[in-house]
Formats: sequence, C-alpha cells, structure tokens
Amino acid sequence: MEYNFREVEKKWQAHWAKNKTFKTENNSSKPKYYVLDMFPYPSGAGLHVGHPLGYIASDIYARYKRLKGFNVLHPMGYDSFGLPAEQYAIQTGQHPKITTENNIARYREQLDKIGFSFDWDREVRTSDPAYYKWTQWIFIQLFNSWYNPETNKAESINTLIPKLKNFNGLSEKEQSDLLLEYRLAYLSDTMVNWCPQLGTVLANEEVKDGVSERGGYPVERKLMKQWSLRITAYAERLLNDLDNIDWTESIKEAQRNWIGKSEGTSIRFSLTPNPSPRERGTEPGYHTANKKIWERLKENSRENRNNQTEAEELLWEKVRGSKLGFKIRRQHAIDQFISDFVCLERKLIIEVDGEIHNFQQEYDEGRTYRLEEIGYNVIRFTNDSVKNKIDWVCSEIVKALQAPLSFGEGVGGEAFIEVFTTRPDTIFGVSFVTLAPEHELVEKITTPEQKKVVNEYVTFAKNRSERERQADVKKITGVFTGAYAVHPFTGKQIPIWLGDYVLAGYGTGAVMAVPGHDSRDYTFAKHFDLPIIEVVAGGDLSKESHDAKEGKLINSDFLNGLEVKEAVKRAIEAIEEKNLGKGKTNFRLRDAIFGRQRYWGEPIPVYYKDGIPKVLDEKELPLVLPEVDKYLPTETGEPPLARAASSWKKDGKYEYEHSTMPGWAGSSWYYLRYMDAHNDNTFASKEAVNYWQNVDLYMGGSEHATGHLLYVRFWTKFLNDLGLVPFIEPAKKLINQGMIQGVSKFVMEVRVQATFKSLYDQNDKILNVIKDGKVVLELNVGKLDTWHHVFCNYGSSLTFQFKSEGFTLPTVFAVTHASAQFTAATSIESKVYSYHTLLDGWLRAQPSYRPIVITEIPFEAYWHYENKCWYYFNGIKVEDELQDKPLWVVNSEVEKMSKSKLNVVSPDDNPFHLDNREQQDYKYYFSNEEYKPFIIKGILEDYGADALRLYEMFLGPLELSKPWNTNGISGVSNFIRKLWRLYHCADWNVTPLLWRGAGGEAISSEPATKPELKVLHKTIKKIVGDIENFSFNTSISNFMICVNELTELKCNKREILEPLAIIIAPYAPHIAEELWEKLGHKESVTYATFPIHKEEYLVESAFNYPISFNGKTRFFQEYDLSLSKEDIEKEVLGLEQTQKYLEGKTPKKIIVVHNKIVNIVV
RNA sequence: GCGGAUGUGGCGUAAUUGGCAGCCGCGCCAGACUUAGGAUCUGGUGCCGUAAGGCGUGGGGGUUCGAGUCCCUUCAUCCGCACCA
Repeated sequence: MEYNFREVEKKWQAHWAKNKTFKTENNSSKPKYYVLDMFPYPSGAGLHVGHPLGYIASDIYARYKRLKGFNVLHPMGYDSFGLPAEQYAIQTGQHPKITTENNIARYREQLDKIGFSFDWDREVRTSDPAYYKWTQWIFIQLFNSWYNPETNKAESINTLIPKLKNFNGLSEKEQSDLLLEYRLAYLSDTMVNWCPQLGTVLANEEVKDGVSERGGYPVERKLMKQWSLRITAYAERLLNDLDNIDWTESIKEAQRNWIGKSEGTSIRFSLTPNPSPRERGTEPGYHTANKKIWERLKENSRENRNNQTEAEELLWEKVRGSKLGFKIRRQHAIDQFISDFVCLERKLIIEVDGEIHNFQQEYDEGRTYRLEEIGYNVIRFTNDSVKNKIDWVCSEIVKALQAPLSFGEGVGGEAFIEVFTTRPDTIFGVSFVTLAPEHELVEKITTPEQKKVVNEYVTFAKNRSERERQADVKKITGVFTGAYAVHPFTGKQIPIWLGDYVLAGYGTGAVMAVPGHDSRDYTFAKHFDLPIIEVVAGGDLSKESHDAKEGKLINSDFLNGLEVKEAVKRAIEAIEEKNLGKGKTNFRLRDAIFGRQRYWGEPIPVYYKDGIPKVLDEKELPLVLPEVDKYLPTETGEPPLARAASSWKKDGKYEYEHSTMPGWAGSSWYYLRYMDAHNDNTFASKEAVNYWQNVDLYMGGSEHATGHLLYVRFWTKFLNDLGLVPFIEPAKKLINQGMIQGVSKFVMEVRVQATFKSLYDQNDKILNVIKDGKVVLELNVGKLDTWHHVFCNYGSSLTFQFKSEGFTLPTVFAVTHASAQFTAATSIESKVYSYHTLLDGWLRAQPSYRPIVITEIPFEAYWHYENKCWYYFNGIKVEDELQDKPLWVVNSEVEKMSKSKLNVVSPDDNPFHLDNREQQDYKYYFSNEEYKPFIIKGILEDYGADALRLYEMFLGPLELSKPWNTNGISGVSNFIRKLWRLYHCADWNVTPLLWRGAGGEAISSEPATKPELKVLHKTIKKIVGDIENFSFNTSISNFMICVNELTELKCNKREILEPLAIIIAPYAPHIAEELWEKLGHKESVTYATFPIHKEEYLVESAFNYPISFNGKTRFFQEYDLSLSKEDIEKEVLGLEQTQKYLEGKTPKKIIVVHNKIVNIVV
C-alpha cells in the first residue's frame, strides 16, 4: 500500500485542531522557549509559496524544542490594519473589516493545510479593539513621558515640570506647547513625505527613490502638523545595544546605517561685516551707478544738483553730512537712476516728488521695483510734506534709517554660522562655507547685490522635488550670497555660498567646505572656480580630492606635520579652547511620524480642548474606530475620520484626532500580547512577561530591518524604562529567511526590429549589437542568415552600430530602421503582466503542460524584409508572411514574488478568475475560444504538506533567496515514499516492483544490529547539530542518507524506527504522526521525547587513511586507530604502492594526522 | 561612493579545526520491467583523455607538508544606505 498523503494529512490536521495539540502551558516548571514569526498581513492574494518559508523553519524549531522538553510559545496572529483593505473599501464601499476578515479566513485555511503547530488560543489581531486598546494605551504612556538625558531613560513628564523655569507662569496653551517639545509622542509642524495619490504621509522607510514604496506614486516634502514619536532620543541606545543581540550582521548593519551616528565637531564661523569694496579690492562703495551709462548720469546728476527744488534744498539742509546719524548723499546715481537722497550704508533712498511725478507714476513704480530688487528701501515724500511738516519728515527718515535692512541685516556682530564636520583637522583647508538653500540665515546674510539671484535659487531649490534632487546628484547648482565668514584661525574672509548638495535636515544645514579633502566640496569648487587648498599630503588635487583619513597635515599652522588622527584631536582641542565649538554627535535617524490620514488604523486616543491636544483617560479606552460613509478624505482634505458622525466627539463636545496610527504601531508590541493574549486589565501581566521574557527566536525577513525591527526595539526600551517589561530587547536571536522569488514572465511585442538587407558582400564589416549600452554581439553582416541569439529582457533596448568608422549605412544596407526596441505589449506594464497570466494560465491548463514549457521559452528573435519575416520559436526557425499583427515574445525574469507582479505561486489550488476585460482578451489571444476559468494546481494538492515543508527546507540555506521552481520536488516526494516503505515492508525479499502489494506486520521487535544502530545514532547526532545551527537543508539530506542506508540494511526494527519517527516529526509531522500511530502509540508524537545519540555506537576501530604525496591523494589504506603515528609512518613506507609513487626518491617529510590523512613530501 | 553578502558540476547545493572537493537531490546517459506512467527498479554521471594521467571551487598572487576554507589583490552578481559633511 502506497502512502496516501491526502488522507493522512487531512486526518492529522483535523486531529490536532480538535485536541488542541499545541497548547502552550501558562505556568510550567519546564524551561521556556519563545519562537516568534513575523506578523503577517493577510492580503487578498492569499499565501504564496514564499510566505511559509520562515514559518516552516520556525515550526520545525518549535516542534523540536517541544520534543526536547521545553514549554514552547509558538503563536500566530495578524497585522490586520492596512492600506490594501482600505483601498478595496474605497473602490467597493465594503467595510475594510469585512475584507480583512475574509482575507484572514483564507490565510488561516492555507496555514492549516501546511500543518503548523501554532497555539491558536493566543491569536491576536491588531484591528481588534481588545488589542488596539493597549496600542492606544502605550501611545498614552509615550505622550505622558519625556526622555531625561541625565538618567538616560524615559520618565513621567511630571518629573520634567519642576525643571522648567517659570512653567507655572505660562498660559495653559503655552504650557502645552512647551511640554510637546519634550513628550515622546508629540504634535509638531514637521516636514513630511506627503503622497497626494495615497492621500497620506509616509514614513521615510516607506519612500524609495522619491516615490512611495507601495504603488510607486510621487512623494513630495510638505510641512504639516503631525504626531511623531521621539525615537531619536533612543538613537544611542538603539545603536549600542545592537552589540549584545544575536541578529544577523546584515540587519544590524542596516540599522547602524539607518541610525547613522557620526562623531565630529561643531564649529562656529563668525560673519564679517560686509567688507568695504576697497577691502574687497573692487569698486568704491559709492560707485553705485550702472557703469554703461555713468557718463550721462554724471551730467544729469551735476545738473540736478545745481537745480534743486525748494523742498529738496530744505531737506538737504536737515540731513546733509551725518546730521541724522548716517551719511546721506544727494542726487546720487544708483544703477540707472539718480535718486534725490540716499544713505548707502542703510540702503535707504529718499525721494521728494513734485507735481510732475503724478504723470509718471508708472515709471516710478518700475524704478522703485528695480531699486528694491537690488536691496534698497525707497521712501517718498511730497514737496508739500517737506515744506510744511519737515519735522515729521525727518522723524520718518530716522525711523527708516534705524529699521533693519530688508536684506543683509544681521551681518557681522552676534550672528554666526554653525557647521558640523567630522574632519576638524582640515580646518585650514576651508575655502568657503556652503549653506543649504533652506538655511535660516540665508535671508539675513545675503547682500543686497546678490538678493535677486539668491531668491531665484532658493525658489528653484524649493520647487525641485526630492526625486529630481536625488536623480541629478551630478548636477551642481549653487549661488554666492555675497556674504563672508571669518576663518576662526586664520582670520581670513571666506565666501558663503548656497548649494543644494547641503541638506537642511542633516547636521546644522551648513558645511565648512574643504574642497581639497571632500569630494562634494571639490566638485562644487571646481564648478564655481573656488580656491582649493591642500592640507593633507598624499593626494593629487588636480584630478580629485584626497578624502582618505591618512597623511600628514600641511599648510595648517599648528597642525603641520601631524598625522590625520592626531590632527583631529589637536584641532578639537584648539576649537574648544577658543570656544568656537565642541565635539558633537549627529544622527541620521529622524523622529518617526506617527499619524496617517487613513481610515483603517488605530484611532489616536487624543482630543482637542481649546486647541490643546489632550490624551484620553485609560478608562475611556479603547477609542473605537467610528463608522464613516466613505473611506475617502473629506472635500476639504481632512482625513476620513472627519466623516464620522457629529456625535463622535469626546463628551459630545471636543473633536477627536482625525489621523490614525501607522501600520507599524500594532506590530511594535504584538510579541508581548502573545504572552497573555486575553488579559483585559493590562497589555500583558507581569507574571507572563517575567516568565516568557523576550523572544528566543524571531524568524523574519530582512525587509523590516529599518522599519518594524527598529520600532519594536524602541518600544521595548521605552516599556523597559517605565518598568513594564524586564528586558531591553524584543528578541535574543533573529534569523532572516531569504526570499522565495517568483519567475515573472513578460510578454513583449516586438514592434520594430532592425531590418537588414545586405546589398553587397560585406564579410569584412562587423555590426555591433548593443544591448542596454553594452556590446553583446558582433555580427558579420555578410552572414546575417546565420542565426545569433540575443537575449533581451523587458525594458531592454537593442541598437546596432557599425564597428568600423566612416561606414555609411545606406550604401550597404537597405535599412528601414536603424534601431530596434523591444517594448512592452502595451505601454501599461500591468497589461503585460496580465497577458502573461492569461498565457501562463492557459498553458498550465493544457493537458500536456509541464512547467518547463513556460519558463524556458526564450526570446529568440525576429527579423524581416520585403514581405516576409522570420523568427525563432522554441528553437525552430519559422518563416511567415509579414503581418500587421504583433509578434509576441515571452521572456522571464526572477524577482520578488508579489501580487502586483503576478508571479505568485500559491501552495494550494488557485482558481484564476479573470475580469470581463481579461476574458475578452482571452478570446482574442486564443482564437475566439470561450473562456473557461482554469485552476492552477498547487504543491499541496499534488505532493502534500510534508513534501512542501521538506522541499522548501531542502531548497538551500534558509537565509538565501532563491527562485521558486518545482524541478526538485519529486526528490523529497520519493523520500517520503521511501520512508513509508521502511515502516511497511514486511518482506524485504520481494522485488521492489511487487512491493506495493506487500503489507502486514512489518515492524520487528528484534534488537537492532550494530550497523543499524550506527546509522540511527549518526543521524540523530547530525540532525541535532543541523537544527541547532538552523541548517535545515542539510538535515533533509541527512534524513535521506539515513533512509537510504536503512533500506539498504533492510532494517525493520522498532528500536530504530521509533526514534527515527520522532526526529523526523518536526520536519514532516503528518507522516511522522501516522507512523507513530502505526508503531502502536495512542498519544501524538508531539509529546514524545527526542532521542539522545550515544557516542558508543559511532566509535570506529579503524580509519581508511588517504595516502597523499605532496598533497595529492593517490590511494587509501586502512589502519587501526590504536596505531601510533610512528607505526603508521612505518607501515605506509613499507607499502608497495608508496614505493611506486616515490619513484625511488627519499621522502623529505611524512605528516601523519591521526584519523585524518597521511601526507608524504617528496 | 559607503556598508553588507555571495561566487563550487548542466541545475539547487554539501564539505567539523586548513586534511579525500562535489554529500543529498534534480537533470542527463545506459539498462531492467510493462500496468505505457507526472511511473518504478539497477548502474553511471565535475571537465579533458581510449587509457595512463592531467586539470579543476570567479581571476591573479601569497602563507602552508596540505587552501573551497587563512592573507593580499582583482573581477562579477545581489542586497542595504546614499550629495549624511
């Protein structure tokens, strides 16, 4: 009787569910072990074969630990808030809750089919009010806490208030605003990543290359009032504690990168008063006229001075010289105009208008605009005012003189620019300072002359999207502000520039530019022709900057001759001595924005009273998500929660917060809830938390490195600070399972191909075929009828170019198109995938279907001239009439499995339902054939859950990503059958062919033989080693070896088969359970005890030594292990074969390694 | 650019401390059987060579009696971060 996996698996799955076989004990004297899987988000697409990889591995481990006598917590739950369900709700109006529940039901059904040993009594869902009550509660704790830098932990906000000066003197609003600056959950105006298409803000890690990770919509920077969590307070601890956890290096490194600690120095650069033009070595300051028309202006000016109006004379007497405290000139030429009175120092122009000016108001406006543009303030008085109210006019002038300049005020004096640098040693190499365009000092320091260009540049930089900015990193833009800073050591003046290579969000938004030793400063300096000073020897600055942190300092005053390391130290000392700045640490990590303008998330437990945000009382939790009529933002752009009934108000009066929490809120603490899933009084009881402690093994994908895995660490540390959990890290060990990738097939329409026709014999001419910029093929154009393969992916471009120069195309070829491009079937990518689905589904539904058919259709090629075309399809050259119809080629690529890529392989049967549009397409593509829904067979139906489990593990190392292919699954399937036979073959003498008929009592109670025991114990030893190292792939091969060897030995002894069933149970639980029952046990194999291997069965008395000469193995010789090295050496030398390989020479040296090898050096 | 990882047969992969390179499986080849299958069983299968033998762990170099493994260098692929001062 062959093994019927369908019956057996169904039987045991039902049994386990009914008997709650995998219940976790609450109070146990057993040691505990906590195995956690990444919180899944059940999507409508269901489970694909990539999902269970990690679950299978952790399930094997959990089952193994149970057999080893541990009380194992191995729970499962769902991250059930999320965007896809909401988007579906927007489209259909169906409540996201219903979608979510349907998805969960399907997900659960699929999980159950794979035979996981989860304790379903502890299932949690983030969208369950009983769960999110505590998510909200934790938020309230965050709101009520601040980070005390002295104790270096979070504390109640009440401990902060006494430290704040004059707190009680502030109004309630002021108090609230002040405290928000300290709270760990706070409301502030923040630059957010706003995604208009999704209608929500996104976290930094949800944005990839300037577009949203989900959907790929553009994202812009926007200032918004938002809830944030002060994760930056924990930056240092999040970084340091990484050293003490057993996580993969790649995850830890990703987190270190993301936190981005850099140690350096802040340095203040004071600003010069704008140097006088003479100091600058340019024109005198009072030469403010437009030089081109200066001669004419000079004439006019002199004439005007001699023809002063009465009013002008009167005013001149009051203001001449420095009577009002500032020097005032009259009839002075500025730009192309002559102004009546001007104070150059204060950039003030005073005009006295007679009647005539009424007629030229428009002209005056233009003139004023121009003068203001170059930084002047223009005030006007009428002749009447001057004559009648001269005192008032003078006081107005004084007021204007004393007012701060519209631009350029603040120059010198107290103002300074603070920069952050990690290379204080290069301070003498500073030749300019660059500010981010958004820097707050820009307005203040820009000189009037530069005002215009600076304004333009700032606007340009602001409107440039983040994406453009990232895309043209190469493009160097910047502008001079006209202002100068003072070098803190040399006292020299160094220009201040703006450049968008400086990021406003990092450090101080200002850098001291050291073009000699920083590549970014270098390109900037080269581009704008700024001086480059070499201060660290060892580079060639004519070509590139010398960024390396090694070499001796030169041109650096007191740092000269020091090595970089020394110089850094010395420079920091000097900077601190002069009180110019101090050592400082910067982090790249930003606070986590916590609000989302979506419906399907946890409501933030906050209400507003007189504009002051207040958190709810614990008694009022949970704040349940209200019903809304539509899941869209309101017309005024308010989040969907604003659509809630007007009664949805705190005490019927106060508005609740309308944002909801982001997806990661609920998943940041779910591992704690599993410990005590039904507790209504606290998020998890003290006893439970103390018993279970943190997760022993966390299995999850590396894609969460900078998101979930950082937040969950942050929340754990926070809860630890509050004394709510006794550990500082959520998981001791973390393993990243690799990704099972999908093979996406692309259907491309070959629209245009290069069309060649050789007019002459051109055997000597070589045509280069260039794919994506690289020459992939050189074709001899005289032999174009010889086929050459050019594999081409979707999106690739092919061009053809002649290798020899001076070769003109038309003379040799009739060329209709000089280049060929392979384009997608339509311009819409999804359509391409959709066609692929059709084709794939159709092929799979064919009786003769083999997976290989689809994956191995290569792009082959197509060319045509005159009325014919040729192409290769499955290696066969096809000649055809040239048609209007497009030619389709199928190409495949390995990428992440995802619904959007339609490359999902489901573990169970997966019916394909096409929408109406797709059904029409189906008709078109398959010659009007009526559409029949087709079912794609899943592995589970074809081979069973045990085979799926074994195969996914057998595929390779757990952490490696690999494309899904089913080519090898028959191997594990055969293995399962062989295993079954081992327990069922009554008569080993029957030929294998007659085997199926054999039955009866196959298991013998005779004592096992020595070789049988050896096989068993060798296997136990290896399996234990493999499991402990999470090397599941090798353990499967060890099982195969074991079964092969026992079959060879015709072993049917209970003494062997019973332990074997136990050790294989974690991997293939269904068949193990069945075999266990066959062995006469009533209770599940889950409660058996894992056997311990006995070394005594493995001891060998002899070893077959490889005898090698100069490291090359020549032959083998068995020696007793009791033989000493000297004895073996003697024996080996006495061998006939040894003499043969020595060829009469005397061995120089003989190395004998006990139980390993003999090496003879000749 | 910086950081991390990986390169081994036709394919997925294996190799305790540096000690027989290629375990296990797929595929392939040959044979057996007939129920003609999505079988099963037996044998073979790194490459070159009839063989003896030689060559082989991305390339080059080094340490060593001995290197897939250690060191240096270089190339390729994948992932993460990225004008982060």
